[in-house]
Formats: sequence, structure tokens, C-alpha cells
Amino acid sequence: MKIEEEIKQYKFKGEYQKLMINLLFTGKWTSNIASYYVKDHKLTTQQYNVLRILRGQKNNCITVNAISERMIDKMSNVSRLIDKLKDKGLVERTINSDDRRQVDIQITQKGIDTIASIEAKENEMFERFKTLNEQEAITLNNLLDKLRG
Amino acid sequence: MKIEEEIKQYKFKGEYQKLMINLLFTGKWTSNIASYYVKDHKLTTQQYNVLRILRGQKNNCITVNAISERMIDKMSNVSRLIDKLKDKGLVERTINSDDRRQVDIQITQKGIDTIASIEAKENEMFERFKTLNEQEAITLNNLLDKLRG
DNA sequence: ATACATTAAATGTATATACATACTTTTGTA
DNA sequence: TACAAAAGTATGTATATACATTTAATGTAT
Repeated sequence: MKIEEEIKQYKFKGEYQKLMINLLFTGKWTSNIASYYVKDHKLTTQQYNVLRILRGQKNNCITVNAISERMIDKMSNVSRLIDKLKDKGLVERTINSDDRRQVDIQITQKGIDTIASIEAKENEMFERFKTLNEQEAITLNNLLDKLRG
Repeated sequence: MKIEEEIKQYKFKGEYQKLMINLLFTGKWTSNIASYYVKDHKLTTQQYNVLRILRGQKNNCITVNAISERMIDKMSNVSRLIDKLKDKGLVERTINSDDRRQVDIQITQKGIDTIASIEAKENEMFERFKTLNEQEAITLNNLLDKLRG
């Protein structure tokens, strides 16, 4: 659906204003889809993002700072986000013995199982994006990358 | 910059997963730019969005519900968002005399002045998006519209 | 070794947000 | 007319977020 109709705004100050609004709107639209698929597990999309980052590491272990650099939404307080995951038994904290300022975070088996359960519905989620064919998806990815400079 | 580098993730499960991540990331990127331009006025991007919706109405007057339908981020509690704008003297509330359930919101002169002040820097903001030329911006807008179905 | 700057993570605090629920007024219907 | 249902807005509550500050460990120059 055209962005004009989504927000009932039929005039823009040119293509770039429209683009800003379209990016904000579509970002939120995507975020809502992602939220839908993690909320059964009482996770936010950010928490799920961290779990996946952890699983992607060798030894499933990585410092708080390195997590932050890999997050889609680089926010300031990864600490408290990790707290929540720890409360749920999905990760563990270990103070790094080489540099005791650093804290290594490790995903637990329960964390791995949780991701697996969510991933089981991933294809269903991706269906929402198949209004674009593969070539269009590639073009869109390239334009987004180019946009950010 | 390629999304791979932005989040230090070099493998994706195909183009559609990459697209989801790219949309989330670029949405946030856009949101950060918008925030930068409103924060001097102690506004959030959502509050600014509401102010612009109000100004766009004939008589600068519109109900709470109609605001919600026009927002980029349709959230549940427009009421409290309006509260904040009222506290700052940027809008006024009036109970609609035809239907007393409805509340008409009107932008004040101070609100209009605030928008004007922010808009003065709009072109500077749009510059951030001119890594794409006009034709590419149009293509991107069309792909985003098509994506959402 | 000491002092000072830097880095990594955590915390304080105010505000924003999601989601369910409540309140008031209007509408529909027997 | 009465009364249930719906519509429009507001509120309660728990959690998330932004931004500044703090604590602790390490690096570096003297």
C-alpha cells in the first residue's frame, strides 16, 4: 500500500521527505512483524537479536561491548538487556580473566533451544516479504546500503 | 555502508533475512537523524509528527483518533503524547460539542513557530539522503510501498 | 611506583512505550 | 424508554529506552 494511504498524507515536500517517512514507517512495520514472532517467548526483538549474536560466536562467547557493535539497534544499555536474558536463564555472565573489566556473555542450552523454536517459524515470517521477488529484494538491499553512504 | 559491515554479520539466510535486518537498521538510522533535528526543542519525533499533522488540518483542528490514523508510528496512547505537547503549550484540547466523546486538538501559535524553527533545518536533514539521486529515491519509495503489499 | 587518562560495564533517573482496562458518551434496538 | 453495545479517550502498570553519571580495571607517562 502506498505510503500516502498508510498515513493519509497525500502531499510531500519532494521525494526525499517521502523517503524519510517511508523508511520510518517501513522500519516500524518490519519491527512489528518481528515482534509478533518473538512475543510468545516473552522476548523483545532486541533480546532475540542478542541471543542470535551469541549463538553466532565461536564458543558462543562474546563481550558486552562486542555485542553492542553487532546489534541492529545499537543502544546504550546492553547491560540491562543482558540482565533480562540472564533472569530467563538464556545467558550466563563470566568476568574475563585476562581483562577483568570485560564481561563475557555466553548463551545457555535453553537460549539455543529458544532460538530454534523461534526459527521454526522463520519461513512463515519471510513470506511477508515475498511481495518482492528475489531480484527486487536485492535491489532494495543495495539501495538501502547505498543510502546510508 | 553495507549492512554486513554495519552489524559485523557476514552471512545471512538469503536475501529476505538480509532485507528484514536492513529495513530495521535503516529505519533506526533514519529515526536517529530525525531525532537529532528535533531534540533541541525537547521534542520526540512522534511529538513532531503530531504537530505537523495538526498544522496540516483545516482550522488546524483534528480529533485524537484521526491523529492516530495519520501517525507514522500508530501507537496506542496518543492521549499522553498530547499531554506532553499541552504541557509545553504547543497544542490545546477542546471537547467536541457535537460528539462529546471526541476531543479536538488544535495547534497553538507557539506550536506553529516550533515547527517553523525545525523546518528551517529540513534541507540540511534531507542532504543526508542525497547519497541517492532523485530517480533512485523514487525506486526505493516504490519498492517499499510494494513490499508492504 | 604514582598519578592521570582511558576503557568496559553498570547504574540512576526521567521519560517513552506496550498492553490491558476503565470511563464517558453515543448509538442501536427491543 | 430502557438498556446493551460500541466508540472515543484516558489511565494503570510493567517494561523499555535515552542520556548522564559512576565504578572498577587497565594503560601510559613521569
